Amino acid sequence: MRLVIARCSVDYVGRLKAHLPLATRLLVVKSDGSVLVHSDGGSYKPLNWMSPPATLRVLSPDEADLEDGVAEQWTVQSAKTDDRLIVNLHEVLHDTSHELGVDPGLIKDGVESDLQRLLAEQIETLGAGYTLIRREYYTAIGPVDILARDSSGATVAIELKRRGDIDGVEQLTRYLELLNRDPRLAPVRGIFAAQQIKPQARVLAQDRGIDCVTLDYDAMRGVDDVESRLF
Amino acid sequence: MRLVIARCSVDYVGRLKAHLPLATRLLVVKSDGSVLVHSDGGSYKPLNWMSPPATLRVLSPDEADLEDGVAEQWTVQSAKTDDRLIVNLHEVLHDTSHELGVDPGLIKDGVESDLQRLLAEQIETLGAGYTLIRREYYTAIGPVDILARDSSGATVAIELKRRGDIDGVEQLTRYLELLNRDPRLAPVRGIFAAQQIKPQARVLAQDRGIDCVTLDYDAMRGVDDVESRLF
DNA sequence: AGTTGAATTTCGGGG
DNA sequence: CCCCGAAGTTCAACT
Repeated sequence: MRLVIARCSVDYVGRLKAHLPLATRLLVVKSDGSVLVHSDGGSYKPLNWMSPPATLRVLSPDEADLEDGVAEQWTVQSAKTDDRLIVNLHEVLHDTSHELGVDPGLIKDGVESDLQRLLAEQIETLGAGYTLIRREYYTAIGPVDILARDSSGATVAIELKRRGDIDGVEQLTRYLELLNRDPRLAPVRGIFAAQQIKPQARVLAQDRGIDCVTLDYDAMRGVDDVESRLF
Repeated sequence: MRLVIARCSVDYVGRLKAHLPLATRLLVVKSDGSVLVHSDGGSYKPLNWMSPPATLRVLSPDEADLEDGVAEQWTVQSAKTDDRLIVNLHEVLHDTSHELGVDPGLIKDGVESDLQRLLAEQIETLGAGYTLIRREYYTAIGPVDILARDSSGATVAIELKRRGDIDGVEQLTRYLELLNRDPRLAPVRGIFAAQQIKPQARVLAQDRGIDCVTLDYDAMRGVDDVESRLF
């Protein structure tokens, strides 16, 4: 990995065109040829970048560029697409290289699949007498997150989201439409379950007779922990 | 901006939990307190990070951490949420600071609004005799990208995307439902126009009687350029 | 400030 | 390999 601090301008040509005027920035060149252009602010997204695999070629600037004060020109060419990043370096303030090795990668906990597993294990969170039919119930238009039965024996389709948005309600509506054509399942009720549900999504769900349930992941994990400890 | 290369492990606690085992990585500390943790690979997204505004506190490791070889511990606390990033530095291989100043920011060309402008200017791309009614035709549920008339005088609602996905078809469907209630406009036909249309979106669109059109941005821009030069 | 929709999205999983 | 959906999405525009 190479770290360069330089006064530079940057042009990107590819899926769109973009330009960065002359300013001092951090350039990160990774060993797979990818390049990140960062300013001293904003969040994790670079101002501009080239995705790997890519190759960096260093060119001597032509006469016109020299007159503009360009000391060195980088052409970062994507290996797979014709995207190209051109960096005009006017002044290099720092330039170091470092051996990092391969990274073991990130371990996550608390994503949607965890939520789904927990809700399937603790299906009675939705009400007494609920029983699980199965997770990832496959239909022609995609898998229903959880299919269950309520205490009266009626089928319930559950759509699970971390953040409940209008799209999720649309998705569940399509599933319900399809499931209700199956006489072995019909009538199928819908439950929209999420850690947080947007007001608009809630209104749309109610309008379509879909119940909304907000889930407390920490509490569910807590129950899970207790169960793990006890048994 | 501070650049640190260190052998470190990282833990994130916030909207989810995540852990990075001990390895050598780049740590970027920006002046707004945000921190990026990058490996020497992958694309522009860091392995982990803290969004600004945030504050970095350096702690002396406790006894247990010292035994594990932790030389220094960083706690990066988000100012707005209770998200927290903890970096255990075992060995610092590089540590420099740099003054970058404020960045003038990125200038883009070729995003959806450009496509919309081009299609509105070249509405006959959709067929001979098409005329523009207006761009951004406002309705109660949001603006229709383009409203036009075909050669027979019938109203056409056009939804424009760079990448045509199922969501766009749903969106256009909602617009059509609403527009067709207006007797001055009805009957309104739908066209789903995008640079690329996903097969599933195409099927759904056809099922609902919506025409699909793929757009060639470069060609449209070319026509635009020629027109600009001629007139 | 909250909401909505796009993104050079990136990333991961499943067929 | 492509396709699809989730993301600590981020980002910008608009209400």
